[in-house]
Amino acid sequence: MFTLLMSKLYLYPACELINLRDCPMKFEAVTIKDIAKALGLSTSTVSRALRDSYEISPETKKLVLEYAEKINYHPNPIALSLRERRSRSIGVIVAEIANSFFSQAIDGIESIAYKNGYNVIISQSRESFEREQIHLNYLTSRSIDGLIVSVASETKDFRNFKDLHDKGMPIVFFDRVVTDIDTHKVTVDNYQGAYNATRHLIEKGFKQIAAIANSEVLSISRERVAGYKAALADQGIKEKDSFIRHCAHGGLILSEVEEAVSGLLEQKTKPDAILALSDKITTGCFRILKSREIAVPDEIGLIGFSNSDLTELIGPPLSIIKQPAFEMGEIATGLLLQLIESKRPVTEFETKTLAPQLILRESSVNKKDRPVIIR
Amino acid sequence: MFTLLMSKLYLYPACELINLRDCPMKFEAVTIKDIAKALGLSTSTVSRALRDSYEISPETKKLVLEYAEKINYHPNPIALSLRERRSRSIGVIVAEIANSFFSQAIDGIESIAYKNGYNVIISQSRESFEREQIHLNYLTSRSIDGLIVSVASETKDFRNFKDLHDKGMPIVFFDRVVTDIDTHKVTVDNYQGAYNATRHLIEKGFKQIAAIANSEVLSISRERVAGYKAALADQGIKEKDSFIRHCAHGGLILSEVEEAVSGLLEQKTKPDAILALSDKITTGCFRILKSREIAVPDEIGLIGFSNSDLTELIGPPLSIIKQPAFEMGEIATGLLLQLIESKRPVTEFETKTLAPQLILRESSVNKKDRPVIIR
DNA sequence: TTGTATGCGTTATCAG
DNA sequence: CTGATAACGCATACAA
Repeated sequence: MFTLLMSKLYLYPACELINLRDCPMKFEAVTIKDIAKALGLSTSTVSRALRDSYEISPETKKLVLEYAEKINYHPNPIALSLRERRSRSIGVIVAEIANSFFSQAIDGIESIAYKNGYNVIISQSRESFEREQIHLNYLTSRSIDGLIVSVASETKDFRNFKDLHDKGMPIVFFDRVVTDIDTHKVTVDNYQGAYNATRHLIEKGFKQIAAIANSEVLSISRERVAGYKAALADQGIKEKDSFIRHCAHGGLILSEVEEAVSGLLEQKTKPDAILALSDKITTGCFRILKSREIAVPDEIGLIGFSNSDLTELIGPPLSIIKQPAFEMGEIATGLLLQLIESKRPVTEFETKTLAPQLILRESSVNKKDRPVIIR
Repeated sequence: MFTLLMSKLYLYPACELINLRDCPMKFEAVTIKDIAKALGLSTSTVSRALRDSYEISPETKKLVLEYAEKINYHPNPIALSLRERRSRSIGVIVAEIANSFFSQAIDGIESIAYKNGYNVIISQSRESFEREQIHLNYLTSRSIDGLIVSVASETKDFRNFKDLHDKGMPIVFFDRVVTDIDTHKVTVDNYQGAYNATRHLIEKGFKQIAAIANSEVLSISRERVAGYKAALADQGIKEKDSFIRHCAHGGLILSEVEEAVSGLLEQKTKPDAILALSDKITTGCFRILKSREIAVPDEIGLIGFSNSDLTELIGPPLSIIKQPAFEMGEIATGLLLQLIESKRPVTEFETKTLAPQLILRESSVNKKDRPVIIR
C-alpha cells in the first residue's frame, strides 16, 4: 500500500522530465493534484482555473485548461458529491421495469433527468413491501437527492415514506400514489378512464360486466373501481360484489389473475365482459382466456388498462385504456427537480392528473378495422 | 455558512446534556463523528466497532452498535466510495428503455446487481452516437465500477469504448456487441434465429422473402442477414439484394421502416413475406402493413424478432423470434461483477451465446390456435 | 483496547 | 493573483 503510494508520488515528477505529452495514466485517474504537480501550481489555483474563477490570470488559466484537456482530466463526481452533499442522482422505485407502463415512465424520467445532468438509479419492488423498503433504505442513505416512486401493491404501511419525506427527502409519487403524504403526485384520471371503458362495454351491449383490479389498498384501484361502479349506476345496472375481484400483487403472478378469472367464471350467472384494471391484469386475462379457448370478445368482452406498444395493433378482441406514461415520467421528474433545487422548503404541492386514452375497436369482425382514440 | 457550521458543532454537546434519546436530526445526517462525540469515543473506535473489528472490546461494541441503531445511523455511501475508489454502481447504456427487449434485459441486470449490493444507473442512447458518447463520458468519470452496453445503431466508431476498456474499465457488451474489443459478450445465436425463421417462411410456402435489418454496422445485423441468406441458399432460393433493407436507426423512427417497406413493395416483383430483423422493425412493419390495410399473413407473410409480452398472444398473423432478454441481462451482470471484483486483470474473455426462441403460429385461420415454441 | 493522523478529490476560506 | 489549510465522512496504519 505504502509502496504503491510512493510509486504514485514519484511517478509524476519523473514523467515530467521524460515526456509530458503521453503519460500513460493507464489505471490511475487524473486529479487536480496531478495537474498542480505537473504545472508547479497549487491545487487551489488549478481548481479555480478550471472553474474559470475571476481571480486567476489569463495565462495561468490557459495553461491549466490546455493541460487538463490534454491529459483528459475529469473532475471526480464522487468527491464533488461528498463536498456538496448532493449526488446529482435520483432514485426510482417501481414494481417492475419489464412492464410497458413503467418502462415508458422511466423513459420519460430519464429524458428529463439527463437534460438536467442527473443520473437515474432504478430499482424494482416486484410488488413486495419488503423489497420496496430495502430499496428505500438503500437508496436513501444519502446517496440520492430525490426519489420517484410508484408504490408496491403489497404496501399498506407508508410510514417509512412519510418519515423520509418529513426528514426532507424530496419525493414525487406517480401512478400509485400515497394519498396522505403531502407532496407532488402525478396520475391519470383513473376514475374517468374506468368510467369510459365501462360505458363503452355497456354501449356495445354487455350487461354483466365484471372488474378485476389491483390491490384494494392502492388508491388507483379504488378510483378505478369507483369509475366502474359509477358507469354501471348511470346506466341503471346494479353492481354485484361478486363481480369485483382484486389481485393482491397486481397480476404480477399469472396464477393470481387465473384465480380471479376462475372465480368469475364459476359463478351461476357468469359475466359477459371483463374490465381489467391494470396492465398486468389485462394481459393476464387475455392470456388466460386464450389458453382456455374462450373467444374474445364473442364469448366474453375484454377491455383493460394497458400500455404495451402492441395493444393498439391487436384486434379486434381487445380495447384498451392507455396511460400517458412517458409524460407522467417527465412531469414527475420535473416536479422532483424543482423540489430538489428549490432553496426554501416547498409548501404548496401539486397533484397533476392527466387524461388517459381510450383506444377502441369499432368492429369485432373486420380484420382491417382501425382503432378509435378517445381522449 | 460559518454560523451553520458552528451551530452544528455546538448543537450536539448541548443535545447530549438535555436528552440523547430524541435528538431531532431532521435534516442533518448522522455521522460517525456524532456517535463518537456523544459517546466520548474517537471516530476510529466507532468506525471499528461498527465494522465489528476484533480489536474492540465487547462492551464498547455493544455501546456503539446500540447507539448507532438508536439514532438510525447509516454510513455515507459517497464517503465510502471516495475512500474505496468504487461506487458499487454499474452503468447501463441501451438504445431505449421503453423497448421490451431492453427493459427485460434491464430487469435481469437489476436483479443480479441488487443481489450483490450494486446500484444500476441507466441511460439511453436513443440510437444516437453522440448521446451514447456523452453518456459514456458522463458515467465513466469514475462514478461507476463497470459498464453494460448494447451499442447504438448509429455507432461506427468504437474507439472510446476501446480506450475505456484499455484503461481498465470493466465492460460487458450484450446484444449489440463490439466484436473487436476483447471482453465478455452476451448474445443470442442471431444466425440460427434468422435461419430458422426464414426456413419456417419457406416451409409455409413463401418464395419471395425480403428482410429488413438494423444498421449494417452492427454485428447482430450481419449475423441475422447471414442466417437469412443461408436459409435461402439451403432451399435453393436465390437471394436478391433489392430484398434486403437496412434501417440506420433500428426502426426507432417509424418513417425509417415505412421507407424500407415502401422500397420493397414498390418493386416490380414484390416480396410475399417480410423477415423483420429487430424488435422495433417487427412492430413497425406490423403497424405499417396494418395501416395500409395489407392482411398479414394472407397478402404478406411477416415474421420477426420481438420480445413484447403480447407477441405470443397476437395471432394468427405474426410469428416471432424471441430473445431470452432477462437471462442475457443476468448473465451480462454476472460476468461484469466477476470482472469488477476479480483482483487480477482477466485475460480470458467469454462470449456467451444463448438460443433464441422461435414462436410460431401453425394456422393462419383458426383463432384459437396455440403457439408452437421451438428452441 | 483505543486514539491520532492521514488520505480519498474537491472547493472555500483565509492569508499572503 | 496565488498558496496553504481545513473540511466533506470514512477507514486504516501507526502510535500509545
